[in-house]
Amino acid sequence: MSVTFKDVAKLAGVSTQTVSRVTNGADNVSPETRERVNQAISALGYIPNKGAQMLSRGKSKTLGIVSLDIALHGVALIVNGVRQQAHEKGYGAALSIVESNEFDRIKAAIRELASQQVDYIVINVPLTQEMAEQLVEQFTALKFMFIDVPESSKVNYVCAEHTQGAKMAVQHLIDCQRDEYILITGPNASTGSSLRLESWRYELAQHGKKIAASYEGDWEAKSGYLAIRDALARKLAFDAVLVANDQMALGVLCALSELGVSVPDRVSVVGFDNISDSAFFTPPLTTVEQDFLALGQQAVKRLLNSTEQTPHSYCQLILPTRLIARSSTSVKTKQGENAQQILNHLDKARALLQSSVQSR
Amino acid sequence: MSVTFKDVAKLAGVSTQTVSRVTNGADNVSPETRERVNQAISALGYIPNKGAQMLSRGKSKTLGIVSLDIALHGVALIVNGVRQQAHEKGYGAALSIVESNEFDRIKAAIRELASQQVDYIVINVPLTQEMAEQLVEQFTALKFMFIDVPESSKVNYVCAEHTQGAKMAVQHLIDCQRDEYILITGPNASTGSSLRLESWRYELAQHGKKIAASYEGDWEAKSGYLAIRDALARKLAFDAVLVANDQMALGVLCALSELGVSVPDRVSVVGFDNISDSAFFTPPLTTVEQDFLALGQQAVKRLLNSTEQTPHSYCQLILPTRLIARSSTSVKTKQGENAQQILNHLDKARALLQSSVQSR
DNA sequence: GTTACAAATGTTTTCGGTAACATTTGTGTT
DNA sequence: AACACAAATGTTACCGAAAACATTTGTAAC
Repeated sequence: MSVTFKDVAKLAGVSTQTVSRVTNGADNVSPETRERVNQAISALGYIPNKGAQMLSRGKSKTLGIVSLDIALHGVALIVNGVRQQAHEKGYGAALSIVESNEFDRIKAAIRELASQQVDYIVINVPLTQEMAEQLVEQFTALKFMFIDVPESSKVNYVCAEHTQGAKMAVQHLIDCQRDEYILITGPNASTGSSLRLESWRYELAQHGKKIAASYEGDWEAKSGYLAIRDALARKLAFDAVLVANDQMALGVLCALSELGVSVPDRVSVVGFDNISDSAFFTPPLTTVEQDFLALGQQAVKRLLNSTEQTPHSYCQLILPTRLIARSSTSVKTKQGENAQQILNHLDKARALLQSSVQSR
Repeated sequence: MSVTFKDVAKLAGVSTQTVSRVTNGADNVSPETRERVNQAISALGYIPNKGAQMLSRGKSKTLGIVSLDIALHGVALIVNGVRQQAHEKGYGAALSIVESNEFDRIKAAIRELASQQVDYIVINVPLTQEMAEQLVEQFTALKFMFIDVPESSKVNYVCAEHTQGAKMAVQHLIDCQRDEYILITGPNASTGSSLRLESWRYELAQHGKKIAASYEGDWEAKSGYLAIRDALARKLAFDAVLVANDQMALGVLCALSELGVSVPDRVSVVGFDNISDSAFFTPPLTTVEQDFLALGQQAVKRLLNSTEQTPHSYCQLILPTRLIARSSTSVKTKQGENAQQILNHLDKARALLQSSVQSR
């Protein structure tokens, strides 16, 4: 059927073991033999059989990723980070996607990866602390790294600084003299979203600010849009919106703009993530940056390092977030001058148009 | 080390072959034996070794995907479609990502997948016709399906109706009485982008319309933004922008809005893709929809079917695109009333705000 | 010219599962 | 009772590569 060592060996006039030595870069092969074997390999178009390699080597130099749907931008970036770092360390990456964080699905995905003899597993799915610990106990042959999982002293994890990031968002809005807040979270199952919500609530309470309403979204722009439409239909009073990601914030901006509510003046909006699009929203979105790529990279780096460390010491890394202030937030000005402001803005824009343009 | 058939067989008091029969669901095993084996399997936490299975079975029931970076939204959706359909047909999916469409990288990726004994390969990377045909010739043991590759009678492919979609976009702008166009494409290497550009040019020429400028973007919002900043800085005259994807169109909208150019009145903008966000841009974006998910699904469906067909008949499927008209395009009104329009809009919006809100 | 030893290469066994073939057991038929 | 035959189970060989071990060859040392 396919070309194997035997064929290569026959053509090169050597034993299969010599072929193996060449492909694995052993040093005890004479240059001429090596050359002859390499020629035979390319002449026949030999491709190694990974199954056979796995079987005889026992290990696969592969890292498994269990992840949510990669259609979510942040998730895709994390997976990219993981793949990239794995590749850098000489590991392959096998990806298994689960549609929900149902425990059985996740276990099945892990088994699937384990059957491919992966040495390490990165879990990029929101899990409870208990679930994470249980997985580590059940699959003792595997080394785990969890991304964005609640703190636990018994598992490896890397996590973004959700709490601190959410706090900065609130602090910023308070600095903008905002008093009445609408909160829009991601799905409740998401750890990151929960942490942000908790932090928003705590900080707002600390400052005695009012929460006009709280909505659960699905990370998509539409859910942000619908939340604000609802809030406006119910004539809720609010002058600030805290949103758990940038895409939902886009929906928020759209709903506010449609109904003539000026942003940032009457209502200020803060997102989360700082996706590349958010600088180009109307108005450009104030948001909290988190580095998804680094999250994935660090997960792998720490996971591979963890082997070298003393046993029963776990990696617990928290990556920083930072506030990116743009035009969707501002200190309140007096009411009723929106129209004038727009005209002013327009004049200014026209002036700008005349002058030269500096790059962003 | 790990639990194997031998361990299970010993615990269950049967031969390894019987264990194999149970795991493969053979019918000639007595219920009691089956039960005993299954208990042993779960008691020991047995996980099959895929490498060994591949080796002895010769085939892997796995489908390989060679794809561009999944951080691009459309790409991620295609990959999702492929995975989902593969899974439905009982196939696993192995993903190999290439950063560029450099031929050697792609070949390496295919070899990587071939070493995992995949039976089929879906190529989701823009290739020339020659490259595609060469791959099919070189890797005769594999069955290929190409996504978004130029027409060729010698390979399987599925493709979106780029040409027709681009034509509809132009037609729509012409209906809006637009005369001077700016074009913003994706990277030249992209087949889809090239087809759209070609179609735009052809259709505009057909109608005797002027192309004020043409820019090559990178699919990101920023490149659309910079293109328009440049066009305005150079004081180019234009009243329509054709953009090769929605994200770059976002950048276009942002640049126009910043400089006080009214959309859709003074300049109308049409995107491509209809990503879920585009309905929430300011203004909501007129765009050409393509169904990425279906593209991936059909690729797999046709690929698996192709085996059953007569040899040397190739699948050539083109999926429809359709125009989604939103508010970023309109027939021109008289100049000079922008400010008044905005005030009108504002009043209307305030009125809306008072009344009840209907859902989108 | 032996001996000692390293470099180059070959032979055998193994990994874990499955296909092909072999054997045992039980049942119905004549 | 002897036979045919199917169901249930066991035995052996094999997939492709690599580790462990074995052999040959060449060369330096005495």
